[in-house]
Amino acid sequence: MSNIITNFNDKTVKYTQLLSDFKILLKKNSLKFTIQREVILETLYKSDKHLTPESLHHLIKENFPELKTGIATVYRTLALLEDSDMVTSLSFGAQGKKYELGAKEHHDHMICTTCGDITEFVDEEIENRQDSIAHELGFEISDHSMQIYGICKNCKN
Amino acid sequence: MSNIITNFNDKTVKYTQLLSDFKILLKKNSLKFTIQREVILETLYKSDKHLTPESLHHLIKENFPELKTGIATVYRTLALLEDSDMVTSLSFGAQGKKYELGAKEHHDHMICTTCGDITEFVDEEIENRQDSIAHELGFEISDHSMQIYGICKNCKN
DNA sequence: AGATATAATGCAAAAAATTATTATTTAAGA
DNA sequence: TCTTAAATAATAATTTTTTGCATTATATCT
Ligand SMILES: [Mn+2]
Ligand SMILES: [Mn+2]
Ligand SMILES: [Zn+2]
Ligand SMILES: [Zn+2]
Repeated sequence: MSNIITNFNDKTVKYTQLLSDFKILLKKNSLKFTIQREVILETLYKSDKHLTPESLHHLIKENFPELKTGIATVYRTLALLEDSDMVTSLSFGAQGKKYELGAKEHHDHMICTTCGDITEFVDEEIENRQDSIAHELGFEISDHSMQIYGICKNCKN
Repeated sequence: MSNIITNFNDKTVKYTQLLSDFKILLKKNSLKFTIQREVILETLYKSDKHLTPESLHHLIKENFPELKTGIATVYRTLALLEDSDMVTSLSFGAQGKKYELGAKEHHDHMICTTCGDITEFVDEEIENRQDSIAHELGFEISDHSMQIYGICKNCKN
C-alpha cells in the first residue's frame, strides 16, 4: 500500500477556470488583460511541460506567428504569474530556471539523468514529515521543492 | 523524539583530507594541481557557505590579492569539482546557482524568505521514504535535493 | 637540475540570459 | 467615442557564463 500519487497530466483545473482566475487577479491589481498574456497562459497550459522563458517564447512564436510577442514580455509575464503564485519555477541540473503552471496540485519531481524524463509525484508521508520538521525548528513553512535524480525504469534496460 | 539532525557547521571532513582527495582525483585524470585550484577549494571550505561563482571569486580576490585569479578559472574549477562530486550546486529563490562543498554529509535546506538564513538538516524518515518511492516507481536514485521555504523563528517575532 | 610535453591560466572576446528604456499601441472605463 | 494609464515591441544595456588563445606553470623524464 502506497501513499504515492503520480500522473498529474490529467489537468485538475480547466483552462477556462484558470483564465478567469487570471482575469480577476489582473483586475484586482489594476492590470490589463492582453492577448500576449492570454497566449502565454494558454501555451503554458497546453504544453503541460516545464518550460524555460526561451522555450516558451519559441512555442508562442510557432503557434502565434502573427503576434510578434517579444521575449521581454515573456519574462515580464512569467514574473507576474510567479508573483501571483499561478506558476512555479524550479531548476534542475545544468539548465536554468523552468516554469510550470502551478494550477495543478503541488507535486515534486523525479528526474532521469539519462533521458531527462520527469515524473511528478506527491507523497503524503513526506509532506507531513516536512511539516513536523518545520514545527520542531520553529519555522513557518510557505512552500517547498524537492527533486530526486537518478535513472528511470526505461533507461535501466 | 526527533530524527532531525542539524548543525553541519562542525566540519566532518578535515581540510587536509579534502585536499589530498582532490590531489588524488586530479592525478587520476591527468590533471594538474595548481595554486588557483587549491585556493578555490580552501575558500569554499573556510567560508562554509553557499556561494555563487561571483561571490566566491570576490572572496578569493580579497584573501589572495596577489594571485589574480580570473573568474573563468572559478567557473572552470567549480564545474570540475561538481563533476567529481566534491561540490554540490543548488539554486534557491531568485538568485542563480550556489555552490557548497559536498564534503560534509548530505543535507537539505530550510530557507527563510525574510532574512535569507539557511538551516541545514537531515531527516532519516524522509530519506528512507524517498528510497521507497523510487523503488516503487522503478527508479534508481543517485541523488536528491530538497528545499523548504518559509519564515524562520527569529523573523516571526 | 634542466629539458620537454601538456595542461591551466588570465585576459579579452563572444555568447547567453535578463533587465531597463522608450516611443507607440492597446485595453478599460467614463 | 474619448481619455488615461498600462503593456507592448524593439532595442539597448546589463549581467552572467562560456570560449579562444597566447602565455605560464606543472609534472614527468633524462
Ligand atoms: Mn512539475
Ligand atoms: Mn548546504
Ligand atoms: Zn530515463
Ligand atoms: Zn529569517
